[in-house]
Amino acid sequence: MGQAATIKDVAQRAGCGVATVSRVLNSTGPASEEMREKVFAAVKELDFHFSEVGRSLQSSTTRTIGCVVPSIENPVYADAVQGAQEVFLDAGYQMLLVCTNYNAEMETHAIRTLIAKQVDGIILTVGDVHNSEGLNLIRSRQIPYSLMYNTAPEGQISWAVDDHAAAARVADVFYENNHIHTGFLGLNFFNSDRSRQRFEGFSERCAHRQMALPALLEVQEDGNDFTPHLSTFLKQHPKITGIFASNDYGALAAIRSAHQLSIDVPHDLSIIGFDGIKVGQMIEPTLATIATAPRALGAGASQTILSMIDGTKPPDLPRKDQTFSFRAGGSLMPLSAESKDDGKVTAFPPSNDPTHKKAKSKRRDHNEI
Amino acid sequence: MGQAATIKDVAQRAGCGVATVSRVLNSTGPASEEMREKVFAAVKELDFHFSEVGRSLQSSTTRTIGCVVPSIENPVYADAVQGAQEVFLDAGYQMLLVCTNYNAEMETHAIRTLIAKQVDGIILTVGDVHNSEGLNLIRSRQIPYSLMYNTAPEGQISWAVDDHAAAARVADVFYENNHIHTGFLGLNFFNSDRSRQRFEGFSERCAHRQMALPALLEVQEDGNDFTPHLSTFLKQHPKITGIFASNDYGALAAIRSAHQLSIDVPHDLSIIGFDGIKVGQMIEPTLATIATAPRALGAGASQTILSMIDGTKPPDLPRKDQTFSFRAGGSLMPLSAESKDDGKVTAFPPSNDPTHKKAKSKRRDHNEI
DNA sequence: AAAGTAAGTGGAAACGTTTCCATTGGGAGG
DNA sequence: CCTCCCAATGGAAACGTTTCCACTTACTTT
Repeated sequence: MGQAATIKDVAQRAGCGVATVSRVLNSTGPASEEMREKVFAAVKELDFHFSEVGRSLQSSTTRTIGCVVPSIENPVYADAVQGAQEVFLDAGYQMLLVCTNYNAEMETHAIRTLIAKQVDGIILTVGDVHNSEGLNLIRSRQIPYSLMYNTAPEGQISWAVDDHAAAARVADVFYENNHIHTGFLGLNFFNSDRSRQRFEGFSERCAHRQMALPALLEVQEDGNDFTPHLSTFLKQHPKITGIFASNDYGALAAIRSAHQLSIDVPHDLSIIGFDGIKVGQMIEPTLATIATAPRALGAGASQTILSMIDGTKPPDLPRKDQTFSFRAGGSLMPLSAESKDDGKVTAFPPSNDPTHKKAKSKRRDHNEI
Repeated sequence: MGQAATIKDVAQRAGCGVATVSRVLNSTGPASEEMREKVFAAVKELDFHFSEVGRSLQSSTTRTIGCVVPSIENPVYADAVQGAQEVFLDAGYQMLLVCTNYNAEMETHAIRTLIAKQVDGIILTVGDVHNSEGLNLIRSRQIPYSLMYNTAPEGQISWAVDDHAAAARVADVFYENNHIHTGFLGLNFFNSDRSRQRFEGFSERCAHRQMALPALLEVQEDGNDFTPHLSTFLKQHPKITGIFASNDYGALAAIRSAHQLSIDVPHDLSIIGFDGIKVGQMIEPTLATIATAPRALGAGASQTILSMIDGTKPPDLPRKDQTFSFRAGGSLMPLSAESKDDGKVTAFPPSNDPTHKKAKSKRRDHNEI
């Protein structure tokens, strides 16, 4: 058994032409019972399996879908990818996965290669939906595609969360809890239009509510040495009592950093995340966040692509206001009234919460670090 | 621009044969400067790119690697996959990803399809390394492969954690902290040889230490309604003071469930996980766990495969005892001495720890739920 | 000046399929 | 008995590459 058997080997062994083998194995076209048996016997003996490469060349279809996301270290994308993958697998497609690490160049290159490999469709989250070379390539080639998590302009299909509205909702929540001075923690701010959209929606609603405009803390890394940044940021903006993180991962990092800085969450600082990853509900305090449905988005995007391929009716996109919901959590606490009216926060806010247990909690305008 | 241009179109436009175009574009073989220019001009005008399918058929190489893992919802695999993917991408390979959901049938089917697609190599984590149909297929076809996270038998390359030794280490840690009666939380116990290996290593060391044999709580699901199981389990085994979870995800779920059952971690129950996922360090209490290096494993496995493909010297596998380390964390607390010696745990262990703050914490042999 | 060599080029085979088309043979209907 | 039709079959083209080989042409070498 050196090389894998080809259809020719089967034909030879069964004593017929390759055309007959093809017909028998694909049940396309007639064949005598006798011939069928001989073919099947030969297949079994040789352990023959079709070469998908040969098939692809002939049919110009690969039963392969491309998937381009920034990173699957973020559980949101991991879940979306897995959701998509399951749908594709069920439909007999496999998935080429590329993680771009928020790098535009890699994004373009990956998409170019996917096209060269003749994928039947592409599902992707790009860095900037208005300025993506790869996306243009896809569109000009008329390859079925669906965006994921990118709020798309007119005429482009996208399974996305309404970032703008969701972020506005966060502003509302802060407002209702008397947090007037807020900060926005933007992860990969310059490489992610989601991050920017969320900042925009948040800022606008803050303005509309007559709250202070949110201060922006922009972070590139995955928050390894994130603590000093947070420390500096909070010193520069001592009035801040609430932080909106552009994703849950950042929110968790912020909670941890706050902890290291002896800032108590939620008592000294409230934090709201975005995405609704599972672990957010497993930790203490639980994470207040915008809950989304990554698996469903991924699955929806794949179904859209499948329907484009076989021409069936695509699934309806979800209603924009149903793409997210606010999920309460222990990381958010109402600010006591007296510190609200004048917009000032006392240096040591009185702890009237019985669940607040850390005596050592200090306000951050202390000069630790 | 209906169909994509082929090498023939380029040849025609440049006024030469396809062979010349191929030579020019691949810089293989001679060509006059004049011809070269004409070819490049044609390529630009037609926006020509090679079809990888045609190439693959001819070269019987696809520049594609298969990757089969149980699930990327578990950050360990997500990280490993991403680490692998980066290495492959750098080397000019793309990666077909399949998640099997711990399903043996899917595993086999996926591998079969990958082989049919003629991937140049496969990187995989199988459910049972001693009994994997897919793995046998791969080996009989002599396709370059590397296992990941599976402790492999003789002669099979695997980038894995030494589950057995690591689990033994956990037993030691429990022993050193006076936890004699322990439980093992096995996730996907029947579909994951990792889970079983860890149980085995743990049990053996417990026996060797003259500790009680660990009670086994086996869970299939991802811990959605995991709380009742834990409740029942702890009632059945009231002496248990420490639980070893087969992975961090399960450990987090256990902490959460314990919390819901008003069992305080670590005061009433110590928990140790396995894997060392990031969020384990972000939560409070931090998770005591066996730390592993998923990215490094993934990257190593890919490098092994690449070296098999191009015949270079493969990277050394890590020394077995360096594949893991115990990471202390707040979820583990020494058991007070008096409850240790007779092997009995008092119903209400005295709280002499000043950091223990929950007055409402009750021992589980109360009949809540 | 004859012969040998090297560069430049294109035709065609090969990779593994599917599918169109032509060929066979047998049975039914006239 | 002759046609006609249909089932069964195989040959060959096509899909897009790469590469072997053969063929020019022009230039060196004796």
